[in-house]
Amino acid sequence: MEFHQIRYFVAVAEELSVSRAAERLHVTQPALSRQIGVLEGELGVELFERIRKRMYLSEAGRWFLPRARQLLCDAETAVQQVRERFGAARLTMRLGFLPVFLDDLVAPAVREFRQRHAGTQVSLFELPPRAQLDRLRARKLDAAVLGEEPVTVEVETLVSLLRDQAGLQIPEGR
Amino acid sequence: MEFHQIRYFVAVAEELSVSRAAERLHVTQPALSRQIGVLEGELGVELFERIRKRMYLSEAGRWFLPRARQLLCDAETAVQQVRERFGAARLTMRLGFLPVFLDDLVAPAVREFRQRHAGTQVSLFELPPRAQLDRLRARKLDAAVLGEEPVTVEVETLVSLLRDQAGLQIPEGR
DNA sequence: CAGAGTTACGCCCAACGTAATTATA
DNA sequence: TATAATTACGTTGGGCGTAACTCTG
Repeated sequence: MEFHQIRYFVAVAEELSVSRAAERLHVTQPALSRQIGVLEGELGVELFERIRKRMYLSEAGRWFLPRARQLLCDAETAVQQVRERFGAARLTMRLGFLPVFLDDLVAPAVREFRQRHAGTQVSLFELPPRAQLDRLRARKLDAAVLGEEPVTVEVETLVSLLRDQAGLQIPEGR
Repeated sequence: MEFHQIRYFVAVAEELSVSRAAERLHVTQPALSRQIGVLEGELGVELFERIRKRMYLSEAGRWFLPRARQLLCDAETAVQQVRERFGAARLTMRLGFLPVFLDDLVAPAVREFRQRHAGTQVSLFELPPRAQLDRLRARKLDAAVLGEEPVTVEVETLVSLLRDQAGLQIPEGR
């Protein structure tokens, strides 16, 4: 059993729908469906009753849900506290973006970034392209996702840029 | 942060030695060393002080250790209880083996098997090859790892056999 | 036939192991 | 020189996404 499976279970339990939970978690429906299956297999217990393509919590699922939430909460708390007590000073990454790119580009990049650079914080600013450029030049943003017509910044590019150092700027040409 | 990293951290913290912990966990020293590093990176905190090739718990490590143990314990308890309360009747897998094969063959196979078939239990019997065959025929064992001279049963074969169904027997020819 | 869940299949990265490197007693 | 930790590097299995399938309203 791994934490991501617990998170997946809680999301599906809350939405009572694999599709909606998948959307919320930014994964595809089949991936989510399979992980739920793997978890149930590992527990040897059905957490949901599937009746006519709908999901309902089973008795076991209802019993497990609060424990699952508790585990996630405890883990998160422990991590937060060890950071606050013993971690280095927090850096803040100020990132401008256009709403269009939020789901496909910004969200995954930010998630990856926060995983890799735990000591940092990310602030997001929804701004039109021109404003982003202005603020980049004025050093009020550390990075920007703009790209007017064809999408020019690949996820991997962004991620590797973010990865290197808070304070990087994406070249203006793109 | 994932559960296996927490387990790794606790093991190293208890042994105060990556080598010994690696042996205990049946992984190699570098693998363990790196995962500890990954965890520290994710927390943004050094859990150990490395002085002159020796490991000592840092202040952060001492603070984190009891939380880590608690997380593992809570997770294990939740899993156990959901199995006991809602799981199907437990099957027992009776597996004969020769000591030679314990580390390389039996241990990983059993671990994988228990992960995949959570509702089952595995009982191990150290027996000489002849006795294993006798008991297989008498249905007192469900599977056996024998192979006198050249090792004849590959790990993957065993795992896939175990995987299919408790109650399988490994063909006698092997 | 539109929508929801599962199964099939191929890809890719994260974790692994082997080998080389560094440092200590 | 033996031992213990880390770094380098190639390999692989688990998780993901796309596509195909099944079932329901």
